[in-house]
Amino acid sequence: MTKVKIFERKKMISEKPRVRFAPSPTGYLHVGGLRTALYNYLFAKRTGGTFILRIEDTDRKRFVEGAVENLIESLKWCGLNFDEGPGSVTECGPYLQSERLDIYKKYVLQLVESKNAYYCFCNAERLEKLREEQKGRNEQSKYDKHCMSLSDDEVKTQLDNNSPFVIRLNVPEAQTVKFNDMIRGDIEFNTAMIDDQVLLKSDGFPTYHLANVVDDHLMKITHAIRGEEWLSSTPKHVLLYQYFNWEVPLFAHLPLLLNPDKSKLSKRQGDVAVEDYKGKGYLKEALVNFVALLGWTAGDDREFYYLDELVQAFELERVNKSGAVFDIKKLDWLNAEHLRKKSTTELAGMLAESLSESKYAEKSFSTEYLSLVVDAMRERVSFIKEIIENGSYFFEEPTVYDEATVKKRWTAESAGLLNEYVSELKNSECNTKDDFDKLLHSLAEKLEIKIAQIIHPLRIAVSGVGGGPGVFDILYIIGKERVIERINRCVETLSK
RNA sequence: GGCCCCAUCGUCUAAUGGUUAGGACACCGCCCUUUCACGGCGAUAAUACGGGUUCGAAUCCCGUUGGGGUCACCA
Repeated sequence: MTKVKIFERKKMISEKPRVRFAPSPTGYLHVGGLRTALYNYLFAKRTGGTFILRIEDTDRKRFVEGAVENLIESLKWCGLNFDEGPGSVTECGPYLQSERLDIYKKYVLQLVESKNAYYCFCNAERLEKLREEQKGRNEQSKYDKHCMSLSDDEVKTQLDNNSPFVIRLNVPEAQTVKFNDMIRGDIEFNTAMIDDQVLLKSDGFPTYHLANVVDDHLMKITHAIRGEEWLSSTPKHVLLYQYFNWEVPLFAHLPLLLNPDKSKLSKRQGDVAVEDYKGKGYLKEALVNFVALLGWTAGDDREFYYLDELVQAFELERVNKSGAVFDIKKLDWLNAEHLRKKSTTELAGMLAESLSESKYAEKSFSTEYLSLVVDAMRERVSFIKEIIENGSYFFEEPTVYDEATVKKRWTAESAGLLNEYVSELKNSECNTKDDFDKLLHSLAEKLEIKIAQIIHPLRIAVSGVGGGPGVFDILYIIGKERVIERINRCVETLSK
């Protein structure tokens, strides 16, 4: 026995790390889950290890149609491809726990055999009553091991009668369970505080605790990297490893992602699903970059990373202990940063897609046109859709003119000056941005006015608003004919 | 409430006994500029509190306070 253990330990150390992201399929990928998945992925890729996706679907009451597919899709969208997982055919599979029921049964029976687990036939009423009594006495609610004293014959009779049962972990009375956490160091619990956890439910499904330990062992997981919410149930898992006589993996409990009020990040206080952020127009690069920085830094001042760069820099040892507030403002900033680094071609494609979902869906714009728009607008937005929102004049003629801007920039001479410019335009080629520029400058010189006197009204006329790209960029992009139309319309409207 | 974890600017964080406690986001101001941005420069802003240990503590120890997690036949 001892020999085997030593052999296993040696083998494990020499082997490459095997880590898993083990979500329950609730219907979507939570950003906290994304962070856990990401750290697992980064650690695996950094160390040349294996990243495994295991679906913890042992709660039939919580079954959600399509949840697994959705989860995988979100993971893929973020670029986190797993090496092993649903669909993989390996000696460690299948990777859906609901397909591994026989395995858990086999192992839990082993525990019953060794008296480390026992059958329990108590019904819900008795348990509830027990809990209430304990609560009344201000005690911790814990199962009273009532069924542990059942004789083998009594158990057999109950089983023969098809009585519903669960199998419980036999937790020792008062013993210290110690384990080391890679992030938090040594942690110990007293078993007096630990309940005789149900391992196998009456529907034949395992609970998380059993399935998790059995699978981590069978799938040769070397590092269990998971959220801090699992910290308090870790002693149960350690106990299970001891009872099975299996080597305990290394644990790393990640700090939680928090709401602005510091509670655990939840749906109630904003978006938590990866698909929500995708839907709002966040780039996967930005989301991944941002989430990576929630609880980890390389130790330098760098904040901009692509996924492959994170792989190069990531160290599990540098993960923080304390929870991190999910600060949307910083995400927005990173989104803008990533947006600006993208090629014009890619952004034009994204703009076309965004346009097809907008009120301009019926209109069509050439790639060349959209490329010009993108380059004019990219420094001014954090999201692609903002190009449409803030630059509507690239997609339709302005019909209203921003009141504050008009008040500030439109004077009695404006209409006349714009008319002069129209005349000049009609007699010119204006094939480049520079042509528009030169024409305006020479006009200003001729009329002996400051260029600002005409440039501001011109902006109002072609865009309807006070801000945006350089006027000559706008003029060039929308073209001479439309510039003339817009000036005429504006002059007419504002002269009333 | 029991148990466990955590504690540096509003937020994310750096500083592994010796720093004017650094950076980033946000906010504000200035510069650049025909606008809005981008960019540049600058300002405000933190070691929760109290005890130790030490020549010296954000850093080590203890306590207090605060926050969080967890106490299911959910994960």
